[in-house]
Amino acid sequence: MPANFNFAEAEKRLYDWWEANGWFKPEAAPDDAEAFVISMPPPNVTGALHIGHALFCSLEDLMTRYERMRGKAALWLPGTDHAGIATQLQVEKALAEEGLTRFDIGREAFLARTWAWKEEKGGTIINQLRRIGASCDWDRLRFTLDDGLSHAVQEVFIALWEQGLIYRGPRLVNWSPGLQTAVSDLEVEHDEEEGKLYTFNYPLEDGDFIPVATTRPETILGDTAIAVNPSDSRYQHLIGKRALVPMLNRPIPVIADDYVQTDFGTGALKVTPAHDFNDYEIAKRHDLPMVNILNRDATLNENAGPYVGLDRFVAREKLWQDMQAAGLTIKVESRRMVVPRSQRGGEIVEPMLSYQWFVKMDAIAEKALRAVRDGQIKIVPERFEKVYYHWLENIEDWCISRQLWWGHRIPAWYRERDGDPYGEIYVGRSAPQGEGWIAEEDVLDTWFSSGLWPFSTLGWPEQTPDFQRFYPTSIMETGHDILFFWVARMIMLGLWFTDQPPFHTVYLHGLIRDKLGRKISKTLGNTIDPLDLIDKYGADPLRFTLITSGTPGNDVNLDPAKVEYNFKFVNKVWNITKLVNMNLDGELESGLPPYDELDMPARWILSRLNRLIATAQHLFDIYQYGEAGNQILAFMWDEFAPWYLEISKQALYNGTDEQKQMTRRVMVHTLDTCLRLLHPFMPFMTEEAWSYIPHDGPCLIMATWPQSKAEFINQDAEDDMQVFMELVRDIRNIRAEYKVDPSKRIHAQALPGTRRDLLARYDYIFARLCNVQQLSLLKDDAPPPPQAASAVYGDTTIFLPLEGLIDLQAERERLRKERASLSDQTEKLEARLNNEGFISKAPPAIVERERERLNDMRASLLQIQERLSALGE
RNA sequence: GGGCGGUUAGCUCAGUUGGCAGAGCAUACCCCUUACAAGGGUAGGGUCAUCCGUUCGAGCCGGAUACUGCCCA
Repeated sequence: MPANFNFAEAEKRLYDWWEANGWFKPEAAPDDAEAFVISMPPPNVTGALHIGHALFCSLEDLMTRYERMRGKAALWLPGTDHAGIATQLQVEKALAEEGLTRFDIGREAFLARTWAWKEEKGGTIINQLRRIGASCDWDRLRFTLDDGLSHAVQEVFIALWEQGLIYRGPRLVNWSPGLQTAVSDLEVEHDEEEGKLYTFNYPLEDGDFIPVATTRPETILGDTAIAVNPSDSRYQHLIGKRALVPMLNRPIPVIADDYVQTDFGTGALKVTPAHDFNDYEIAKRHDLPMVNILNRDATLNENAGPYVGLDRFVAREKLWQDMQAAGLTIKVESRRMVVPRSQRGGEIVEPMLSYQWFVKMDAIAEKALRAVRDGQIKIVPERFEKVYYHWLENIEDWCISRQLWWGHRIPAWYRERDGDPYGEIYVGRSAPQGEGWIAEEDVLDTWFSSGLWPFSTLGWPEQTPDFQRFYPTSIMETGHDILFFWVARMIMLGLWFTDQPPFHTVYLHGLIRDKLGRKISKTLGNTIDPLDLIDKYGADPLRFTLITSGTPGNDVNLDPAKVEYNFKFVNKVWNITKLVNMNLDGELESGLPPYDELDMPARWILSRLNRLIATAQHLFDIYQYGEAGNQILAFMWDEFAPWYLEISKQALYNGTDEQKQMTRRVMVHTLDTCLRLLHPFMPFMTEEAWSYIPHDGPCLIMATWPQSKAEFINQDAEDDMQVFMELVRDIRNIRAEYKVDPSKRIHAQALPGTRRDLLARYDYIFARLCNVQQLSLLKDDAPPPPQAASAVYGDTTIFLPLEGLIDLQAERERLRKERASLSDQTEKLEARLNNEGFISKAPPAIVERERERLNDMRASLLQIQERLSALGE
């Protein structure tokens, strides 16, 4: 067996081996196996793997491998998303380097380029997921623009149209001038920024003025009213008069509306319905005209009079200067204000009146609400259910049209009627008969197609065998940041079109941050490349770190030092395997020996092992994978390796054949179980290590998941082992404090108290673990050695006669310290046990345990007291 | 403005049926003992943000406060 796990070589080999054998496919399980299905949240097809992908990939692969080992037909269905805006941006950027825009080359050529881009970059992320160890069924790989999925999108659009749930209409939407498309509310971020508040005198027809403030002066050109609060005594006399839009002299009314806050700004509000969401609502209430002053690229249009053609920000300056010259301005103050920016490009988004396609959400959302309320769908962690409810209860119609080119084209055609170019609308699978129809140019929001993902990937709307077998899926694992964008929409569309919840559980993970808790960003320069980490340490440590560093729904502060630590854990497990492997001499009977043949250390480790399995199972059941991983690590590193394996060397090196066999079988069983538990976390090393110990079956990936067996839980063995662990630690501590050369073998004497037989039988433990070569058991009434340090556990004392090394003064100090801490604890315990309430109300097992602890402590205290007296205190 | 988190060792964080406060990194010391120096051993380090409550018992449950972050408007 190699000295180290050569991950660079093994990862590729094992992955290819698993895949070639079809173990990633649900067909590897028996035909009647229960299905377990995860639809992979499709990454952007042209993207590159970042640390967030590594997180979802680690978690989903863990879930998939775990369920596969539990005998389920596990299907993790992979795929990629065309990511309309993001991908189009990439291609437009490449074009810009050639000095071109998409409009220069036209729609057809642009799409050809985008497809070429997709072909070039499309494989990258998929191959990177393989490096993490993703055990997905690559034969079922899907892409949102595949024919099948496009067909599903078309069918859904047509169905919603026919059900009257899709409409085309004029509405105020968020407009991204750079992309020249509408974006949904969710795609706009609102951050507070330093800005300017402009205050000026709005001229009235009769020569009077009313002071008004705005953060966007250029919108003055689109004003259609001035609004004041009806109860505002300052302005009451102005209501009903007419104001004149500065520089344009367009007359507009002064109206009264409760929305206006008297204490904000000047208390008078200019109303620009075509470019402000609140003003839009006011205008609807008062039936005001809406004047759009912007072109699609955010230059001003013909409604802006002399400012036509200017960019929005240039126009802002120019108009203000002109108003200044006209004596209308009052002041400009800096002020913090909320600025809407595009989630993608970061540019400032403009509310703009335009014709878009919308989905009416009320009925669809209602179903989705009920599914979670009824418990048909569970969200982990639960607190996100509240967030989900709140969003769905206040949902607005969904703007699904985008003025992009890369995406699913809306299957609609227009024909002019009565002078309206959109007078007639046809929605269908192909162009309608007749003359004069013009195809809709817009494409659908990317999330419209991803909303169908759990079923469109399985062949829906066809009733394919896959759809029938694997739908609904099981768990939707994704980031909490796309709960609204994606999860809610999948639930809504899934319920609406398949009458079933698309999955029974939503598991939400957090965002990855750097070790200081800062957001990962290129500008901060704190990006963490998962591939670098994999190159350096292998995939297993990265996976284990990502899974164990966080809890569901919470952000993960990723510390590369932890990856390094877990790399050492991989090495540790490898070395454990090596020790086991090199002590396998010849044939080994499989399974465990009869229980009555097992010695105390064997019973102890099996008891601990079965507790571990039960704990891990419980943690898996409640989705606490991270804690499960930590527990497995702690068991292997802190119990199995330094205690059981060290003690086992006695039998392996010096034991009888029977003892050797017994120890080997326990050792192999324990390691085998640990490797199974660990496999979903670190598949590569565990698979490779497993091949070096006796095993059933061809591979660990298909091996069965361990079950805890209650008959192995043995409290007596654990209590006995506790004695040795405490005494060994004590003796090591004494040796370190007295600076005894670690290689020096010492002799010791014991007053064994009630543990004479136990100490006699397992005295070799002290030889193995703290270099106490010989332990003589004194008679109960024997006088203790004079020049000695002592280790105490209950009524058992071990004396280390360290001639010439013992400083009696120091030993007294050491014992006094121990006595102080012990008597402190004893007092607390006594108080507890003297408490009538505790005795009567606490569970008997707890009371009993506390009594035992108190007894042990009192015995220890007594020993220490006697020892101190002997030392002349 | 509303909602939801977080506050535990110097730093980053675990701690999910309430029952002896944990890990990694960092710090100090010792050791190349035949699985492992990518290791082993030992030690120091805590008013679990504050206050009130529930309970025999609270880091954990309830209520308030402070600071901090996120989401929604």
